[in-house]
Amino acid sequence: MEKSETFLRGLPFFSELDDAVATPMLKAGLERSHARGENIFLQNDAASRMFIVLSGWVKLFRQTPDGDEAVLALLSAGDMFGEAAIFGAAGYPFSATAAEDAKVFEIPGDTLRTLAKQNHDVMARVMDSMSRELRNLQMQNEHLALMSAPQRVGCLLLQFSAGLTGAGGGFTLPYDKSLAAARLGMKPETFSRALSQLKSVGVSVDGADVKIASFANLVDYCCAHCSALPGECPGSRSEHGEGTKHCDRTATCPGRRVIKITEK
Amino acid sequence: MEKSETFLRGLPFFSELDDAVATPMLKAGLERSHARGENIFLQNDAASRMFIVLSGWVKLFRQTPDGDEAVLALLSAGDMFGEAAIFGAAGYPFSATAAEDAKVFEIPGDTLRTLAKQNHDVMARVMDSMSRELRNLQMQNEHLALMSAPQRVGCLLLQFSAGLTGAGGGFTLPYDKSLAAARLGMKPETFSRALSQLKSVGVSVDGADVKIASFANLVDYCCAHCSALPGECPGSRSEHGEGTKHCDRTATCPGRRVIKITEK
DNA sequence: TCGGTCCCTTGACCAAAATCAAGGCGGGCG
DNA sequence: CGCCCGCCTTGATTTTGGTCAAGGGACCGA
Repeated sequence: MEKSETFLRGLPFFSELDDAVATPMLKAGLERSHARGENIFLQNDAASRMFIVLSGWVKLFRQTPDGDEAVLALLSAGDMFGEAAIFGAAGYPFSATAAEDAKVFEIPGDTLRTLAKQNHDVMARVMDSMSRELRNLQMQNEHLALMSAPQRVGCLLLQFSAGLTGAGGGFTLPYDKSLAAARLGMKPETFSRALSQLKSVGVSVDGADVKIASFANLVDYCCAHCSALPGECPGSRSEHGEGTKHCDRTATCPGRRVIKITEK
Repeated sequence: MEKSETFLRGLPFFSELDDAVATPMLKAGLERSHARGENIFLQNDAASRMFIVLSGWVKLFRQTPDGDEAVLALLSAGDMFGEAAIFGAAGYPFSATAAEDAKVFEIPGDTLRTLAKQNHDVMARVMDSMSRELRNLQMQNEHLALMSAPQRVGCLLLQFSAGLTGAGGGFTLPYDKSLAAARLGMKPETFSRALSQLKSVGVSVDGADVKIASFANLVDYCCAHCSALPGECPGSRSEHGEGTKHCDRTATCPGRRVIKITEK
């Protein structure tokens, strides 16, 4: 068993499937490398395959007739994409390219459809993934509509630092700042300026290295404007103890969960 | 068979299901009326039911700790919601309220899950609906990120006029302007001003009555900044002949479909 | 009929982000 | 080594949309 197969079997998608289904799916699949900037597929292409990122970064985006592009997601190891298009009617609703050198695992749509018909769990896993995507897009919409540029940047930084423990910490940005800017729906200049504005809440930046003095401070700055609960927020860290919680605003926001809506 | 059952059976969701499945689903369901402003469920509620709008308008939205709200969708007769949450792990990722007096049909999650396990088609129909929702959210994201306020408003008007034939036409806004504004991620004042800016492309407004002199003009104004193809754009009208196409930019946009991406 | 409320519009002003333009830094390559 | 190119930053300016405030008009209930 090669190492990427081990990796794939460890993902929630496969680990909860019977070997009887998982094995043929992995057998039918194909590993492929893409250099930075290479296209994996284009918007409106016939949806023939589902993908799982093995390494690197993949950008999903839509491009308008006049050349602008909207970045829908940046995916890294373990993320799945294209599965909705396999089960929907039309082609891929977005283009995919390697944002950094990337390896992806491709599973033919036919295989997936056939197995899904045989085994209810496959369908369930795919739906699970789609409902996660829905949630992410809904959050992204909310962010675009309600949060300022520095707040969105702060939120992204918290997501990057989700694995860190302690009251503060540092990490290195995994991809270009201009890409991050596009991902957040802003221009590179705005991203740059937003970063410097975050200095006042304890964020210091040197090149691609970011240091956050206090996660709690940054959470205060960003998360009051976002409706995500700890569970749905990728920047969340509710699993850790004291002073290390992102977006766990049950504490900081008394009104949390008790959504008051004027009846009538 | 009451009239709402007839209506439901006519929807794509039911019409493509066996009676053996459709009938118990309709039997298990329940029709309920909600007055304008009434909540149907709140964000984070346990996802116990799936809904189909029978009449009126339903608003799906997310509310932040500091009181702002982001409108994810406004749904009318035939639209489905809450189905993703039934099959996902967590609660509803948004709140739902009646934006205008509304009747909805509720199907218990248990029923849905049970039938979906028995019949593969049920699952397929749900996935179909989810992939449509994904596409809509992706488009909404793109619009928020790339289009100006007047362009977004123009796009909405085109969607409302999707049923109209001819080179131009008029219609009445189905819900409040301030609601439309929220749906588009802008303030009521901005919406109002955007409408008046659209005068220059042949849109005239009197109260809730809107007249569009030339759909083609409005399409030119809006659709160049949107990546939707006729099929995915609700404002599209590719099924009609000459001069009545919305968003069918295969004609107006030569670069259409030929997405040029600099390799490397 | 008279208020009153809600929704919408308009104007003046302000803040945020895009745009335009210039320059710096670093990495890769000749 | 030195040059060039891509990426990032910074400054000046413009544009866009948000904010605040005032007023009009339709609808509703007393």
